[in-house]
Order: sequence, then structure tokens, then C-alpha cells
Amino acid sequence: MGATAEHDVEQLRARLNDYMAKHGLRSTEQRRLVTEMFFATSEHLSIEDLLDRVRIEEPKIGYATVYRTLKLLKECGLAFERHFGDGVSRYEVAWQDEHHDHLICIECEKIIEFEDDAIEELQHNVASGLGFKLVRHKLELYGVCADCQAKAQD
Amino acid sequence: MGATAEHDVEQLRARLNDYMAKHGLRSTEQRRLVTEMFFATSEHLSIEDLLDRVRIEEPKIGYATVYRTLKLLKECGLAFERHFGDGVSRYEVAWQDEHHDHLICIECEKIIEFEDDAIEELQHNVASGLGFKLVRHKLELYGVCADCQAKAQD
DNA sequence: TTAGGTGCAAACGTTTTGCAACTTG
DNA sequence: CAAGTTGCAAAACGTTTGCACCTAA
Repeated sequence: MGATAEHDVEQLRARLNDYMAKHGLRSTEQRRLVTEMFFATSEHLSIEDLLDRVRIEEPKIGYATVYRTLKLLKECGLAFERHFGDGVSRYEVAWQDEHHDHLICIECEKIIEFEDDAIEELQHNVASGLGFKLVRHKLELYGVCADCQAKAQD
Repeated sequence: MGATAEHDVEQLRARLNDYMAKHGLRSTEQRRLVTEMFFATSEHLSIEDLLDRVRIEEPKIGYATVYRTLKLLKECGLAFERHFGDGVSRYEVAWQDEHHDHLICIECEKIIEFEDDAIEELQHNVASGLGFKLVRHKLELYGVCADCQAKAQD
């Protein structure tokens, strides 16, 4: 709801250009369109979702280009790939200053993002207790949201 | 390492028979073989893994039967489906008295299971703080295990 | 000019399904 | 016997790839 933090898209562009320059990759019309479209969303988009949006502006863009572009964004750490049970990969912008986990309603499929430092700290404890150096984690909570609990009361 | 808890396979059989009776499903030779084979493992098996094992005893069993049987086990809550990044679904016995999360080494792919009550409690807090009734969760920690850290020092 | 990118369609690997033959209750 | 189950092969699904043509640098 409301004011999403003012994320720094400019910084994402810079990081992408940097990566592309370093790897001899080119900035094409399609790549720009797909990445800008992606950076402009705050949701968890499937390839198909993104393709649909991109095609509003440029109907000739193909599946493969979107796949390849998101693969690129994944590689340079600007997108995260998520899997929520159905067979589809969803992608999310990797804002550098932000980490969050997901709370998913099993009735209406609503997805809420959250962060909890206490949980993160415990995760580090668990990992180091087992000899691991923790690099990243994935936490998904599944439950019934307030709305759906209310509905179920009928 | 060593002594896995004495899990109650008998109870799984009972729950399965119960579910099958309630739904007018039948106990066939193949179904029994696949489920027994599955209940007897403690690993995260792919369909292919399980099929290979089952075919040692009964070479004529087909992919579809194993898929269908695991779908059944999922439905009645006796198996969990897991996705660890590669495109393959893996299955794990849902021992009723046990819940654990996963710690995965990103170098050698080793998977360690763990439980942490403190984390679980915080998860409940987070969920209810956002109005959710928590039903289940998935927590995966990715890092580098002690062995691989040692190897990296060379 | 040339390495890299695109769009298409075909290939891929996993999972699901339609169907005729076969079991189970 | 009726309804559920099997094995097969074909279909479906999301994703990746080969290739001829195009385009940024």
C-alpha cells in the first residue's frame, strides 16, 4: 500500500551498463525496453507477464529475447528468480539496499513482502553452528490472510 | 550421522489407507511398492531416483505411475515436494512429528536438515503481525559448508 | 566491418494426459 | 461387473537453442 521507497533506478541502469561494457555486450532497443519495463515494476513477474507488457510498446518482441534479457539481469545480480510452487519462474528487481522474504496467502495467492532482522540473525547462528558460511537464504511463509480468514467465517 | 529417529512407517500406511478408503481409491501392487520404497528412504528423491529403485523390484513400472503415486502422497499430506533450483521436483517423506528446514552448500550441493524453534516462533510472530494465520513455511539457507571452506583455502 | 542480438521455430526436459487393457473390491 | 489403475506414447508445459538475418559500435 502506498509510497514504495524511492528506489534508485538510475543506479540499476549504471550497474547494468557497467556489466555490459565489461563483457562486450550491447545496448539494444529491445534490451532497453525490457529492462526499463522490468525496473518499473514492483511485482513478481513471470516471463509471460513481462512479455505482455513489453509487447504493448513493441509487439514484435519474442519470448526468447525476454528470457535472454532476464538471464542477463540475473547474471549481473539485478534480478532474482523466484519459484512459488506453480511451475513458473517469477522475477523481481534486486534493489541493492533491500532484502525481504515472502508471506503468501494460500487462499487468494496474495504475496506480502517482509523483513525481519531477528530471524536473519538466528539464521546466521544456525548456519555457523553447523559450520556453514551463510551466503543467502530463502524464506517463504504460507498462511491465510486476514481477508480470507474473514471470508471463511461465513 | 547415525541413528535416524525411529519413524513410524506404520502410521503412514494407516493414514494412506484411510485416505484411500475415504476416496474410493484402490491399493494396487504398484502403489504399495512405490509408497513402501518411498517411505523407506530418508533422502530427497526425484521421480527418476525413485523410479530407478522401484524398477529393481518391478522393472515394468512406468514413469506415470510414480508421478501419480507421489501426487497422491502429496494430496494426503504424506509427501512434500521440494524445488532446489534445478528444474527437478524432489520428494520427501512427511513424518508427522517432524519439521525441518534445509541448509544447502552452494559448492558441493550437500543438504543438511535442521530445526530451530526460535526461528519458527519468530515466523509466527511476523505472520500474525501481518494478519496471517501461518500454515506452513519453507526456509532454505544457502552457504558454503566447512569442508568446502577448507578446500577453498588452498 | 564484425561481434553480438533478434525473432522464429524447433528442440529440450520434466510433468501430465488420453486411451485401451487390466485389476481390485 | 463397475470403477479405479496401469503402461505406453503422445501432448503439454516452461525454457533453451540453432540459425539466418539484422544492428550497434
